[in-house]
Amino acid sequence: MARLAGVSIATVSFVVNDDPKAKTLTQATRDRVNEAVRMLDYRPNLAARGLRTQRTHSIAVLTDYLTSVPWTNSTTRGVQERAWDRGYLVTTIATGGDPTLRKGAIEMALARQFDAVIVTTDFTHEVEVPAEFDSLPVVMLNCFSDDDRPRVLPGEQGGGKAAANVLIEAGHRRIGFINGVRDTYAAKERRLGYRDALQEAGIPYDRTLVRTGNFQTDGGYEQAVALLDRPDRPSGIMCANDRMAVGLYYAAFQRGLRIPEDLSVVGYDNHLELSGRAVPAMTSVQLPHYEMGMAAVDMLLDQAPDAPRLREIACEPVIRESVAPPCTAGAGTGDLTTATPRAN
Amino acid sequence: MARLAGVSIATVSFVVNDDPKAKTLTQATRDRVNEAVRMLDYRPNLAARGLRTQRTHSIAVLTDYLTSVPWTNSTTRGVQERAWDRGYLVTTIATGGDPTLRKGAIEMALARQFDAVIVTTDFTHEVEVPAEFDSLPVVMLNCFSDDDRPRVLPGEQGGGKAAANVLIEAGHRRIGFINGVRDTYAAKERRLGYRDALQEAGIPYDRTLVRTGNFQTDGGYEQAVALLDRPDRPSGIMCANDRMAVGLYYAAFQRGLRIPEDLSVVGYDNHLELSGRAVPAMTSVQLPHYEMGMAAVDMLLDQAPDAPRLREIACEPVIRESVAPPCTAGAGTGDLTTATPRAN
DNA sequence: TTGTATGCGTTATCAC
DNA sequence: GTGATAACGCATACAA
Repeated sequence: MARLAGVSIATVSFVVNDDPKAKTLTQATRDRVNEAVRMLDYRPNLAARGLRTQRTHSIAVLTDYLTSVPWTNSTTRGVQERAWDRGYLVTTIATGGDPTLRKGAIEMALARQFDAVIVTTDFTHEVEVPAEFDSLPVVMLNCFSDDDRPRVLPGEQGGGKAAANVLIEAGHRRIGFINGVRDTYAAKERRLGYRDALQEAGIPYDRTLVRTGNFQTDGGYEQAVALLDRPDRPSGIMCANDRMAVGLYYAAFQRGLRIPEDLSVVGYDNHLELSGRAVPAMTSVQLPHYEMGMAAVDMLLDQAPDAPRLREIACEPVIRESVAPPCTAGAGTGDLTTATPRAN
Repeated sequence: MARLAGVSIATVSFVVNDDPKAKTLTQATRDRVNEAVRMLDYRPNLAARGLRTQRTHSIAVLTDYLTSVPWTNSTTRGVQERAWDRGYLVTTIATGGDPTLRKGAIEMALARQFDAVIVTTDFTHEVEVPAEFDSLPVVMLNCFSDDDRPRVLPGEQGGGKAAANVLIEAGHRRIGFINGVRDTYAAKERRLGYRDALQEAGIPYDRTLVRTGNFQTDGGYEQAVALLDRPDRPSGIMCANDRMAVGLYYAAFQRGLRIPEDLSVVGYDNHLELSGRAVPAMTSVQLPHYEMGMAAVDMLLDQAPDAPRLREIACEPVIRESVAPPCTAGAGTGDLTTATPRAN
């Protein structure tokens, strides 16, 4: 060991941890230790340390599916980076929804002496947290439990409102909404936001303008058709996700409607492969996956008894080229209330 | 401890590990131990065990970027599932390309006593493996080092050949190729495959039919224009990725060419959001990310001294609707050599 | 058939 | 100012 090399003893512990007691050491011995450390390129064995201190400085992320949704990575990145900054290592365990695997994952997490657990999901929904975790700090990331555990969620209502406001501020008054599947957290909240925005702008809520899609391109297309083929079609439409907005693009093009001249469109999710690359590039609302990941770690590590048990992170619109002022009967209005541009 | 509870001693160790020596125990004592285990819901402390046995049964995955490329997740999933099956837990460490972070990640990995390391990247390229890892088994996943470490790679040459063969088997003889950026592993290998396929089919290699794109939609569009505006335009075109193939779709539509009636298209990557949802759905080549992940774990854990140091996993085409027999001068040929359908 | 003792690499409590 | 030494929770060689 380094002890033999440096000809000293567990003084090593003081200096490698720069313990307050290390201050009481001769500069000489400290140097001697550091030298030895470098010579043997010694690294403290964190397993042993964990055994002794009962803190492993590692946290587990329990997720059901590791799907192909691209933003899973943003979440993970947020969690890892913040954890890293705070001296923690994170291990992601995907259970694939299989109950057996899930059971195994839980055993594993417990046996491995993680200090804390983050439970997370691809899309916001309720999740049952196994009782075995009651001994550990847990925070829910993008999901929630029925027993009010600490959780971080996207501010979907605000996001829905922001999406509608992009259109309202561009001058639109007849605004359609193609929503996602009905009993989804996202769909419910986004609709509330849409309603709020209209209300604040003094625009009456017309329920025939809000349609229920399926979060897929084809459903977006179908609902778009229903909206666009009305004699009094809306001048702007927001969709509850980018995939449906792509369906809306198809339907619009098919009818010879130009975006944004004849129809303004706002998507949701800021799915770069879609909204970012659409022609014209689509204004969309960004879910704060990265920030949510960081917030979850902070919440986990700072868990004060009286801290708020819910942290909502705002969803901000990213402005591209799919929104313009409405053209009242053929010609543009020349209205300059376009929303301000923004980095993508 | 469980020992006190069961009124026995380190016999516990035998039964929880079902050691051969556990066979020599009375059924009674074994029952007693198991009972106690259940009562206290005891779990062996894996950190302590690792300390004792010098094997933590955990492997680290070192990756540079956790980008938004959707298939990162497939790779991770392959690694995790196979590792899990073999009793290992995997921790992914993303360094984000930052050298400082990278250095820290290496220290971390070493200090945490991982048994082995997988180094991986988003797209196939050479990577420098830090000397610190020389003490650990390492396998390269989707990347390679200059010192011939064990590695698993996608069979890109075979993939390129397969893509070209889809067109050849449909009856095409003039086949364009929009390749990706030139000095990329993927671009080089795929072109070789393209060349092989033509050669075997006895089709002369026409260098003016192979164009260098940039792996992006716009580049695909540009090169497609160059190919489609020739008087002797090819009847089928393969692209080195799906994004460029989308650009090709645009260019074709713009010229009133129908896919697949007037032009057959084959993509690459099987990027579901693109090839899977294009209209018409695009035939593409699937990279075996999931299988590669599993193979990497196997290679790591079975490392025999004389084992092959390279494992290539085949890239298979997934057939959709973008390929048909060429129409010779206006009308279809009626040729029935269409490739067989396949699950997506 | 079962119990005892020792060490894995740390940290922490005391002596010196 | 610094060095012994006892845990932490386990595995294992050896004694009983």
